[in-house]
Amino acid sequence: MSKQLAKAYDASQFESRIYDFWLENNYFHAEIDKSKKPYSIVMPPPNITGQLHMGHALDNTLQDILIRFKRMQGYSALWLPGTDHASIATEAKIVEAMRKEGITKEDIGRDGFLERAWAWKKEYGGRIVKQLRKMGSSADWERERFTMDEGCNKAVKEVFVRLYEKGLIYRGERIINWCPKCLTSISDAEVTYEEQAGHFWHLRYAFSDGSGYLNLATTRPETLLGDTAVAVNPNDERYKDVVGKTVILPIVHREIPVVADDYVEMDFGTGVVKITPAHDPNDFEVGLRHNLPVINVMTDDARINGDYPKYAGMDRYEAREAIVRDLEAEGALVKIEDYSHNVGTCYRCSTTVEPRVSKQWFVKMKPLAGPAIDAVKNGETDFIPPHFEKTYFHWLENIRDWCISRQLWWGHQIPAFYCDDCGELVVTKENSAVCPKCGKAMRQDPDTLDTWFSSALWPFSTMGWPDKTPELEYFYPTNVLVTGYDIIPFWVMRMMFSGIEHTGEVPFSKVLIHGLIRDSQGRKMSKSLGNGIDPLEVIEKYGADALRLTLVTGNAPGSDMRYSEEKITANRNFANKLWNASRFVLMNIGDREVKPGLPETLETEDKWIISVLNTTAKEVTENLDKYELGIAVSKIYDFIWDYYCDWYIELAKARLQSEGESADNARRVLVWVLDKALKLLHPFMPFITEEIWQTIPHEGETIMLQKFPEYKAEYAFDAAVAEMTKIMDAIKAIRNRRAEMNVPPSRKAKVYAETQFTDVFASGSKFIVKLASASEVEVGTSFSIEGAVTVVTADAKLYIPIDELIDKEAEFKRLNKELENVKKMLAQDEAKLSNPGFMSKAPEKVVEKIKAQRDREREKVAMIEAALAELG
RNA sequence: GGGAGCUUAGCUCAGCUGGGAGAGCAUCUGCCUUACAAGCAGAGGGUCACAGGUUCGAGCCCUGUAGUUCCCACCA
Repeated sequence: MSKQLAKAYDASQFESRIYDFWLENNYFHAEIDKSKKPYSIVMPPPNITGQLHMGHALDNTLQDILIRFKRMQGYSALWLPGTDHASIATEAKIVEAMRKEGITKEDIGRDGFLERAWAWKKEYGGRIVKQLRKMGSSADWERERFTMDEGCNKAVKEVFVRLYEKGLIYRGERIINWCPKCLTSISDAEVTYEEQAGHFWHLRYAFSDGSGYLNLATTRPETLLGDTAVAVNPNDERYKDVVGKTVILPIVHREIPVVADDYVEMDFGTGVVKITPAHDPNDFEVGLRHNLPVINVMTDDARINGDYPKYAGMDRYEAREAIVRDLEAEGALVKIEDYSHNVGTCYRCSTTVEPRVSKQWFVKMKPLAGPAIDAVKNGETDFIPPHFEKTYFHWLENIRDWCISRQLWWGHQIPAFYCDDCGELVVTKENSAVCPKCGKAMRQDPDTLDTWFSSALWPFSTMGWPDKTPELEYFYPTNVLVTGYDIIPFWVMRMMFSGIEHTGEVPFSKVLIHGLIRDSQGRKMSKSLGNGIDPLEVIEKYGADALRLTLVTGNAPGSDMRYSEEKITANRNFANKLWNASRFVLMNIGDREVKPGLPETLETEDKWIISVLNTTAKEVTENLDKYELGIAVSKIYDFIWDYYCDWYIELAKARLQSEGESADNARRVLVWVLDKALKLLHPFMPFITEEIWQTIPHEGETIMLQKFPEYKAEYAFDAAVAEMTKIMDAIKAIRNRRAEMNVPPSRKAKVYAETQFTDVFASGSKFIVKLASASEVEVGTSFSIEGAVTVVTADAKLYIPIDELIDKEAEFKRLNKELENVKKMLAQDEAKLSNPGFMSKAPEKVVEKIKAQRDREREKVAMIEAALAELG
């Protein structure tokens, strides 16, 4: 499969072709292979309504890197993909589409609606999956799942029935969060609080016995219709005598009691609170404690209901105005104040949530939360970074029962059946039930389950649970879950307690948390702001590899990241650099046969690059093992750009100019190192690495199944590294001086290298010639050169006689300045080494390092002083 | 009200268990050195927010302060 690389890097020319190649060969598929160790990640299922956004792009890039890395390390690496039915979001979308056609849900009925929903899913549900493929995601698509497929349905029913039988699922009349737009209950986690400007309406309620008024304030006067008490704090001296009295509710003119309850803060407002059990969660609790009636005043779309004809049909805000007017007319309105407070809104549609009493299904959380807390406390599951454990604990420790029923049709219908005759309730995995008491067919609960109920089972339902499948046995628990910090309460937490409860094991041992991708100004990307960046457009323009690199570079786990096009172009440029370096290698191979592996004879520069590569492989592996993906990739980036391209290729050019064994060897090393570098980079930039790898001499079908480079002692050449460092230091020092003096590279000059390391410099002089614009290099232990520019490295004093450029005075100044700097550092090191505290407490390694530093500095000082003396 | 994060070069951010501050972009200088101008070689630029403390040694650990962002919370 040898072919040519195009002249310029253009990702659009090959990314989809490469992806198809992988797909056709089934490389993503993970088999149960007892000879390999398993590694598994379940993909957070994107909503079928979703379009790929930067969040998905980041999330999937991280997972793909981990999976590709582990796959190359020889694990049977399963990345299990799928999609989520997203009940509210999908249903809203379909209802909206129907509205445009002039149809309502009720018009077509439940079955008709579900038919449409499935058709919609069939048409659009795969869209996001196709988009994920553009990212290069190496998920095992053969195992793709859907939260409402047969297997997941089975798991959902199983869990519902089990929890019900254990008493952990119950049905009850409680106050819940109700979204008047979505027309369904939502869970606490689905409520987002927003600071909103509002008012405080100060009202007065008259005592029934005519003994005056109670002043109180409310932010929601319309709920007054449902007041069934007013409350004061039992310790409040001001109101000691009024507890037990009754007041007349304005407008409604109902007589309601004054009760005493700790919930009331004495210091806030007047210390009197109106109690509306049907429309406020706290009031509901107060109502329970005092046995107050619950009066619902609203319909499900938050309009005043028929019990109050005067306001019936008005929505809550219209009713608020009308009631305030009437209160004023009645003399019950004392004053209005501006007030800003937190209002709960639906996280899907942002409508203000209406707390409402209704009959719903709940999961009892306390017994489930405990083990989930313990599992993280005792380290069975770790968060990365660890501080997110606090978020997790906070949620679980303060958790209330989970309202799981939704008044929607798209989702898992609750497996509970009622007898209309005798009211009997049966919970069963079967699709129908007959009343055990009266033998009549029973009616299934019309509600569906919270989307997150099925998501909570995702790590094991997708592997065949409740059956004991080989997949479950081999791949479960999974290794790591990758998700954003905003999803911890919705999903991570729920998977944790579900996994522990139903499988007896935590569902994953690591939770890798990432942040949000923000726009270049640091704002959240959102539809309403219109500041979202479409990853697909970025891919089209710059390639998925550049996008992937951007998403993992320079970002620590858990922190947000700003997106900017500059970052993308910088990373695209890196791809271009690698591309061209590879072209250089290929060009130098030409038609020649390049033997695989390393040559017998290695030059110093070969040993040097092999050694650096070896160290890089080691460090990268360590970083990846610690989930430090950003650090890992920057090391590969530096290796490829700085070491391989800027140094090794340049060093190798000297040998490539001639034919013969030396040139052949250089080609072999170039290819060998490039091959390893591509493998190191592959998890991060899968497309370009495959494309290049296929064109260079290689063994195997695909880079994605090659062994990830490992550290090997035989590749460590410390002496060669030390030697090359001396030469490279000299080259850098000369370049530096020449640049400072604005000497163009075309102006060559002889270099005299005065050094103890004559052998090293003798063999390295060809590099100094090539890379430091030297005409020739003379090496010796002592020179006396008049009128030369002098540069000093730790290992050599280098004279560059460029007559016309010598400015004795400037040279004198410069050398003196340098001398001063070195002396300063030397003084610091000497101080350390004569500090008894340092000598007795610092680790030996550090002491040795400082000593070596001191010795080098001493030599440098001596050389600079000598150079100054020569200058006169 | 509680909790968490952040504050490092002009900008965006790295900095792993404490042992001489880094990258990319931007700026400046010189280079078309036959892989790459999406490039090469250099340079400038930082009291690591502030104040204390621990330590032989602090960007890193502790305490406090300020600014900032986010999460949570029933102050009607």
